[in-house]
Amino acid sequence: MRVSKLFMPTLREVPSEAETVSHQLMLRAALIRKLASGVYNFLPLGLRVLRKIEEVVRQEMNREGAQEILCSALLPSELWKESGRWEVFGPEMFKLIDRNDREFCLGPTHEEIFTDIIRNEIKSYKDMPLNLYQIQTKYRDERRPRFGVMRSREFIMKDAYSFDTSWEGLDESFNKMYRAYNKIFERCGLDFKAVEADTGAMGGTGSMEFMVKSDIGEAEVVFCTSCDYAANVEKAPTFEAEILSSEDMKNIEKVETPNVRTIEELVKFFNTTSEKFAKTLIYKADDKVVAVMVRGDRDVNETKVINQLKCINFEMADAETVKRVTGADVGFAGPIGIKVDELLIDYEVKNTKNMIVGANETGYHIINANFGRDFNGIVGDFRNITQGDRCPKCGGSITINRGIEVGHIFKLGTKYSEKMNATFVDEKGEQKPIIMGCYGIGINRTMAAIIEQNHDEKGIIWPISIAPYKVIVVPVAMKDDEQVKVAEEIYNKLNDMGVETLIDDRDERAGVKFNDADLIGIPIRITVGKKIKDGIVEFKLRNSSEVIDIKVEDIYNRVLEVIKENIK
RNA sequence: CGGGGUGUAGCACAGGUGGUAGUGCAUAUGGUUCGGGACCAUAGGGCCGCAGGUUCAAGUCCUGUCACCCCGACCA
Repeated sequence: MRVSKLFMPTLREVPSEAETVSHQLMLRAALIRKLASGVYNFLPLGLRVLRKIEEVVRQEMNREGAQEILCSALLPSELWKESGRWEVFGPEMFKLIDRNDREFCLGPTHEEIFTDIIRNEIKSYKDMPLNLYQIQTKYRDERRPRFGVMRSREFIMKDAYSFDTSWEGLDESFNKMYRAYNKIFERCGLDFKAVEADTGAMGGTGSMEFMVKSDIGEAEVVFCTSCDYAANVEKAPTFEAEILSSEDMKNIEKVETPNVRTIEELVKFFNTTSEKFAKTLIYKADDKVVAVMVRGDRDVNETKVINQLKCINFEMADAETVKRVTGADVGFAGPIGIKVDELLIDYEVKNTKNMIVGANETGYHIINANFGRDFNGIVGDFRNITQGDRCPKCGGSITINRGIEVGHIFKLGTKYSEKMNATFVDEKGEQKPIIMGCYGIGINRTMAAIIEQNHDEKGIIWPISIAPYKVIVVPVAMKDDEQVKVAEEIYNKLNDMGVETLIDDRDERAGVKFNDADLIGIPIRITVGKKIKDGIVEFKLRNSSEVIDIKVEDIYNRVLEVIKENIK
């Protein structure tokens, strides 16, 4: 492709709408343009990269025996009502109505559809195992689209679904996908880690997320510094520690604390540390109101609470509800005399003596409150693991980093097959539910993650495996006939060899061409300049500052070598 | 959905106390340049997000509304 003809409107300045590096560079390098919040168009270079990533995914999925199909993105409501998720997804689903008043949605995911396909066609254990996948556009009306393509409302996802006759078979299908995912993200040049994850509303028995380490990641991941344990903080358990203080229970006492509400204010007011406090947070869980107690310096782990309550809807209670159950303004909730359906108490609160809690009376707190004597409830692990906690696996010390979730693999089990009656007949002639797994990769997000991890101040540094073009030939002076002639020769020959190559034949100054080449991140640059008189051109890799003089005739092997080294 | 912020030329932004809109980059033309985003000259380009209101007069003040961004909440 000739750069003079390429639709590549690069931007010199950083668009003000973009905050993160990948978002800025995707805009600047003319990969994408925004249409609406969380909705993007892909320009030629962006599309090429997207297709490259898809191709890597496709190859590795096929290698593990998965078969590609393509479902519609426009889905009738019936299947969703059957599984119960028409309501569960709620406002996150783009719903629409056809001219005959029938309800549809734009697919946010496809468990129901794949289950439906299978139940209509598969009747016997002989038809399994089976793994079907698609690479297709998904729609989710996110509450808050973020960081460009990182969290958008329309995005491309590879979703695969496995169907097995036994739990052992599911394990095998799952392991195949685990293997495929590792290869895929390796080939994409990502520094990533597979971590244990919560199964969430999807249900099921096990799941792993593939996390790319990045400060802009929306997930927090726990890593053990001494063993291989890694998990989403949502998932990572904390354990009941020994009694934290041996002091005796003191007498309970009500203390006036006018306008002192937050833990910070309380710490100042009582002149103590936040470990001495227990905060009581009020939530609405489906039709119940529940309170959760954790130590003042801890965060409630909502996933753990949801799993305990087995509820679907879960949110912080509004001020009015708080008033109703506590009888006080927000900021004075406590366990004693609170009118909630459930009171959940974290281990640490149970094991700390003489805590300071809200009095359920505006302007008052209670000191020397003790579990068992003064209040009771369901005790368990309801807080986030934090720095200073021990590794759940080996007891070593942990670190917590942010990560971008680029892939997620799930053992679904029979959740959907039972609800939707997807069964098969086994060897003994018995009817059984099909055992399922599901496996997703966010293609657009993977693209953004690659840029987050592969860039410098000049622009993107694409790994060769997914670069939109592998080589860019830059004739320095378009007025120099010899430079142009040789550049054209190199360009034509490389393309004939099957190497995707650009030639920057624009009548621009060298600086402009170099800067654009760096911005769009082409891995190999061949500069044809003055030294062409001696049959020499320059060979430069985007990820290195080294410029090598090389004879024209040696270029071709050199390019092939570099490509071979970088693509397994 | 709560909190904060921004809407002025393709992009980035400036426009005290109201007086009919500007800068840089980009674009077009001519010239000089030509190996890391050149310089000079000239030119084009604006429902100042939208709708009301106050006023002789609104980019500027008031009200409403929409869009976008950020934090939080939320999210297979």
